[in-house]
Amino acid sequence: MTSPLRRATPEEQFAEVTRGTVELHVAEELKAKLRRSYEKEQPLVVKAGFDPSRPDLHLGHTLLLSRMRRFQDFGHQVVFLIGDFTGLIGDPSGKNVTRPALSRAEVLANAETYKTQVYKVLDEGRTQVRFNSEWLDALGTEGLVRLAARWPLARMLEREDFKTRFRDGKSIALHELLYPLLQGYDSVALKADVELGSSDQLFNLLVGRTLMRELGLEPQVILTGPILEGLDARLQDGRIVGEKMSKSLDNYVGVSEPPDSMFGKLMSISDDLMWRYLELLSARPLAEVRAARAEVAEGRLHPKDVKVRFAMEMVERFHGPEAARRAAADFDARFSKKQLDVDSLPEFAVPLPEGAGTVPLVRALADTGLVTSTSDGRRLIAQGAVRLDGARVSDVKAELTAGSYLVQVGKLRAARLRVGPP
RNA sequence: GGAGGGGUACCCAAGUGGCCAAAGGGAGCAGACUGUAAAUCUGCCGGCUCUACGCCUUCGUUGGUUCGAAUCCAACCCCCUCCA
Repeated sequence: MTSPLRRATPEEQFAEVTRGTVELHVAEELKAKLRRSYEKEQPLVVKAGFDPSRPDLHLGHTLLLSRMRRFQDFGHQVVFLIGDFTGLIGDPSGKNVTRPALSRAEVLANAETYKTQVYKVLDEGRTQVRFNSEWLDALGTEGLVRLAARWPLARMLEREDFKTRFRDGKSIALHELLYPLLQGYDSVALKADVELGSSDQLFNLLVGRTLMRELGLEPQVILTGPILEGLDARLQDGRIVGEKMSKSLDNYVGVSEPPDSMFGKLMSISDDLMWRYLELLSARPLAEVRAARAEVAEGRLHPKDVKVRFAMEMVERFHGPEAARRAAADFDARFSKKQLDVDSLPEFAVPLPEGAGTVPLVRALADTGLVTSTSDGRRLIAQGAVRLDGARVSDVKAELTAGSYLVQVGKLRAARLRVGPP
């Protein structure tokens, strides 16, 4: 049996593994590493670090995971590094405020939930999970001081984020300055050949490369990928503009999200953003995506059909083909045909008030949580958002007699109410 | 340690004695439109026993001045910036 390391030539591996890369430091070194690995049948150590402060992986993270997977498929050793120690600091990257440090217990709990999600993309049997507390705990104060001694402040302030905060007189805590250094030390400890990251990680990754060289190790090659824009990104002046996908901005699709919600969120992106997502996330060849785009431009293909296909591909990746089919069908019924799945509606018992034959509709809505208060209910009725058994309610003071009702509030809230004696 | 600035509804942010349940923006919700949970337009966006110039709660906290306070005074708590 041939080793997986011999399945593809170094040249083929190089092409696959650098697909969609934003920056590569340094191409020649990577080629040399791949060649050597091929000749000696020695896997490369490929490292990617993950911040455990966000235990929910989203689609944005999968860009990185997919690249890891490609290395994996060529037989290289992938290290999924959980920054449990550096998580205590919280990478200041991207934010211009100091992040609160996580407690050790929080970090560990988050790391656990991470693991269960990663294997939707990575091959579990060939993934090495490591925690950087392993070596950073052992480093000790002396080691930390020695490490810090290798790095001038001016060089640390080259990092864009630090530079602007320093210039604007914003606070930078000392421990934040240590973050890139510690992340760099991870590469030293692992003797990484390659480190993957998103492009906003570039500075940290380069610190690792420099540290390795200074400590007499063969420096790691750095591959950075693009950052995925969030669901709310828009086309502006011919370019996709928007914040990156992130949990805190609530513009993300989580990998363990239910199929329906995943599908719906992907259907809600703008047509322009759809092309970007196809390019970055879809497993389909780029040529196919371009062809579809041309057809849409010529009016021969409906953008919705492209979007449905894409949304199904994503749901299938994380939930399987059956779930993808069902999500698409549900979406079509619910939004395109505006049908309600009457059977799966929640049911609420609404008691009639003592000695009364009727209960105010607003009361029933508020008590069942369909609206937040009776005032809210009144407003919604006035706006024509409330339907009883399919018919729009226009009277704010409507009363319900005993019986069973199908109630809808807007498009997304619906329930069955059973009104009866207490 | 010293000087200054600030804490307003989910978030940002106006308001500096009555016309303030409190401008504006964002988020959210609804309606219209749509292939869409997009875009756009419109409306709503503290609660209540509500067709109201009604009642209650709310502008960091606690007291006070006043017929009346988010707005004035006092004390306290918290945040930020500058200087050292």
